[in-house]
Amino acid sequence: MARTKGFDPDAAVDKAMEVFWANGYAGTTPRQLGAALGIGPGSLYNAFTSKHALYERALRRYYERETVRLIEFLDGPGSPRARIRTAIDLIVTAALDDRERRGCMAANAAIEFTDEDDVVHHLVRRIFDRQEAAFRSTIEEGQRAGEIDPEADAAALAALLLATINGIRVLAKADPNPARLSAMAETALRAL
Amino acid sequence: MARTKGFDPDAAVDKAMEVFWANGYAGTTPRQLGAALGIGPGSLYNAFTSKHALYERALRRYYERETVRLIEFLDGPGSPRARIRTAIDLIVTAALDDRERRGCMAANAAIEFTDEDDVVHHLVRRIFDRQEAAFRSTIEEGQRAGEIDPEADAAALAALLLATINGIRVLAKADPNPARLSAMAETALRAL
DNA sequence: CTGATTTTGTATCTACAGCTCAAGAATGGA
DNA sequence: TCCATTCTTGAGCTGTAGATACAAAATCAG
Repeated sequence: MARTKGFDPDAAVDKAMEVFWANGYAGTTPRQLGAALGIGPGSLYNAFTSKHALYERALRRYYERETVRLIEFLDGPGSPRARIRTAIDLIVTAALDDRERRGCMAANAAIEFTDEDDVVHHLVRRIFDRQEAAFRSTIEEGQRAGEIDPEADAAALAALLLATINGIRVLAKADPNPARLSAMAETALRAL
Repeated sequence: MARTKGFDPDAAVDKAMEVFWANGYAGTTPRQLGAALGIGPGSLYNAFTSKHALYERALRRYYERETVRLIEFLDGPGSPRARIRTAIDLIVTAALDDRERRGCMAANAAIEFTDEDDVVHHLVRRIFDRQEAAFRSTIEEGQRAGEIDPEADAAALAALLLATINGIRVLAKADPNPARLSAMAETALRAL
């Protein structure tokens, strides 16, 4: 009854996420997006309404892909302490392997947008809140398991880990120094 | 022998720093700069060559004003441990009082620019390196004074503090939650 | 096949970013 | 006072961002 799309919108959002992640919102033009998704402006705007709307979808996709991956890993099997260590190590490794220096898309969004942009602002908060909550529940699990001091303030420790991973990702942009980044991770873990 | 400038270029760089700090590089237009400095485009370009060149000067000014202030405070009188605590507290307070949500201009620059921009990249690295070095030497002083465990890795602790203050500033952009930010600061200090 | 409907590609629009330029206005030395 | 020089004003240039218009093309129910 009607012509079907010549591309997969879902896969297109993935590609858009990569472009926005690497170049930021202001640093990405509709032409770049069109080139990356392999479609013209007609299709782009017909499918996604506006550059900003596509960015929102890309950031949501980032949450679903990257953040949820971290959360599920922390909620996974094994010793709580070891899970936290591995999660932090994965972030350090990702920062070092990140040849394009994309950093964390949520942190990038936090810096590029003001809180006047409600949609982006709430998405960013959600990403940070979920990460912190995942750290916290894993820490509490570790406390129940006797791996982490039960007297410690789990919320405060989770906040420190959240700050540390964001600090690591920001600093890695300017200077991806393995020794320094590892030291940050190692020392934060020692606080547990 | 020649007409003198109708404005103070040095004061103009200060104002430009404020505008870039609050809006980012891409988010700042020559018209905004002209309005903030009270000069027309002719004077602007006559005095500062290009938007990018003015940004470089603004970022240098940020280093001279903000970073040097932190370093001098850490190098100042009083107990090393107390100096570090106060320095971190000042950063938390500044993040909470920052109604415009400007964050740290160096972190903003690290995220907005890639390392292809050599001048900005080196300025940002210098800011981070100097901050870390100041933390480190204060920690070492604290170790000599017996306030901090002499067996601890001063470089690693300094790296953690650097990551923490950057994490605090990034997270404060999305959610300036006093309890959370204080918890980050407090917990990082406990690692000393 | 037909036709109602949606998608696509090309051309193009408006607005503004980033910058330049020409003409006039200050300046201080001679 | 005149002059060489530098600064200011503001119109306006070039290029592109972000988006739209619209005709042609594809789809599938009947």
